[in-house]
Amino acid sequence: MAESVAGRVFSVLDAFVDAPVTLRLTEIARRTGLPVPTALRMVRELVAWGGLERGADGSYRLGTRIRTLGAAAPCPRGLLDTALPALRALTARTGGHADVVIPAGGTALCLVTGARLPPHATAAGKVLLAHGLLTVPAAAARHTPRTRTAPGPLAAQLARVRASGLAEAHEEYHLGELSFAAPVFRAGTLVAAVSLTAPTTAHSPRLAPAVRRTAATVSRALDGQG
Amino acid sequence: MAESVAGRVFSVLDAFVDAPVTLRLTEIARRTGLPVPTALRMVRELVAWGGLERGADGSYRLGTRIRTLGAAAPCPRGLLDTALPALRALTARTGGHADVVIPAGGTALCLVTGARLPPHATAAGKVLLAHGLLTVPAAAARHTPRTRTAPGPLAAQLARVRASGLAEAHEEYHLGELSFAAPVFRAGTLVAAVSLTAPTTAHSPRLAPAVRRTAATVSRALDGQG
DNA sequence: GCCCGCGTTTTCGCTCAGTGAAAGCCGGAC
DNA sequence: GTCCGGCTTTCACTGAGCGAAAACGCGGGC
Repeated sequence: MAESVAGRVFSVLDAFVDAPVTLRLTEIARRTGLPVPTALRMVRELVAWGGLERGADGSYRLGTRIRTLGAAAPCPRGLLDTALPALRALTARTGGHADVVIPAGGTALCLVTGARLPPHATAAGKVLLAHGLLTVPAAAARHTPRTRTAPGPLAAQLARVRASGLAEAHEEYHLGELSFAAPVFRAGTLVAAVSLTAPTTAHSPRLAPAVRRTAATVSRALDGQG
Repeated sequence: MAESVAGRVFSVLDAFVDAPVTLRLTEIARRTGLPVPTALRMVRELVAWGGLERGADGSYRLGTRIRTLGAAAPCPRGLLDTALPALRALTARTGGHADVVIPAGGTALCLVTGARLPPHATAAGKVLLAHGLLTVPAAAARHTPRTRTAPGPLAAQLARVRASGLAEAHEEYHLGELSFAAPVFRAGTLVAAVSLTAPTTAHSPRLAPAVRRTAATVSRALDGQG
């Protein structure tokens, strides 16, 4: 991938995913494996364009141009718009927090709240993992005593998720919180997950089918709009 | 700008701003001024990276990688996270739609909805204009009979916005809709605007102070977190 | 003051990645 | 069948990009 000018530019941008918000030139060179002068040239072009910004201290951060483009990217915007009514209905019916979640930068990104979730410890993350849209992080963090980090049981659970079309997580991310998630398809391929988070005191047998139905509704709406 | 490989890549991406969601190769070449084979090569590299996606019909759209990066862009993400509670409270109290708006790509970008607003016809846009974060577009479009397009009155209004710390727009963008906006500062410099949009039937005297208070709350929250 | 070390920036000659006109290909209209 | 428009491939030329090395700038130790 790094064997063309374009590839080098991309790798510089990629260096900012899963990284501190600001990076110094040397750090960018290290992360991309590029020689420092080369990294400098890439970075300069990016700054001139607006894809990167240079801080007062000389460090670099992602710039407004990237943000503009990200906001113009159609799929998730359309996805959120399409999903919102169904999500609101789900919230109203269950009282939990409903969200639609996509893979982004190695983590699960909630489109409504903008939060990033650890894939292995949340229901939505497990849906995305189960279908290969995310991969289990090398060091899967243990967020609570109930977080599953061992590869074996996790893989078995993912197989069940694939088979059943439903994922759940009981206090694996935050204590006192459970979540359900179901896959959303566009034109037959998985693009996101609908997730519902609620206190563990909620009556869970009623939640799972509701999440599944909502995900199906969103999928149908996506296909309906071409 | 188009005189380097990187510049060409960027111009391809820029072609998708203010454009239909999908573009065909020929259209990209036309918009960028690139020869078709060159455009094809750029586009292919972008697709390989994930910055563009190719639709079933052969057309191109912005891809997930761009979205990932946009979500990783630090300032607005943090901004949105910090502002959300206050925005929700504002919505709850007034019934209107509350948003936080930043300058991006020459227009006002709503972080919650992702919508782009014309600077001169919306309250949030006027706040950003008044403080020089945006400039009045060369051809200021007239969206409704009440849109102000004449430079003189507009400049006077911007001066008032600066002085009062509050902007408003009455049916200047959409009929039946009014909006208020107030500036958000981080470390003393203006970074965004809080805006509230409501039907003209809303009781406006109560809205303006609420917007002002919300903006102040967000500013304080931003400064509190370093 | 001086020197050292680290990060950043500039220089410069080589070379191969990128270029784009032209030709080929495919599919749809007539 | 022929034409036409858009997409893709070919190919020989060339200058944009490369990166080792050198220069610069700055803080910190002494």
